Amino acid sequence: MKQSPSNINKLTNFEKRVLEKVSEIPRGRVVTYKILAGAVGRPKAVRAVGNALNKNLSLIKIPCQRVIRSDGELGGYRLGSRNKLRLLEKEGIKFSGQNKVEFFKKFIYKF
DNA sequence: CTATTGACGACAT
DNA sequence: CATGTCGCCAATA
Repeated sequence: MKQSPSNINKLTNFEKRVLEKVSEIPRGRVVTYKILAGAVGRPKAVRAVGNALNKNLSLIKIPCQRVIRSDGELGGYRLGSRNKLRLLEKEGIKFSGQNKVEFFKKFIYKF
């Protein structure tokens, strides 16, 4: 069998570590890209972490919608931030009123 | 090796 | 609050 050369998702070590960590986040909880970066031992590789999540083709299995920005914004999502929002709402995280950063604090998951 | 690309963050304006 | 800028970093071309 010819296994498509550059098709199959080949994840680097770093990317795997990131996705693996994300899998630990429980339903209804979130972490920031920054926290995640620190959790994989690369506290400054925040942007790289985001790029890694972008390679998550198993959105069903890996809940990367639970990774948001430090400024309280949702951040990106492969299938559109609109979907990200919905998924989070389904988990009981529906933004209401006040300061965004403050709001999300009560949902932050500690690795 | 160099340049570019981003689901980011912190800070200045 | 809305931009812009700069720093960071892994992956890619």
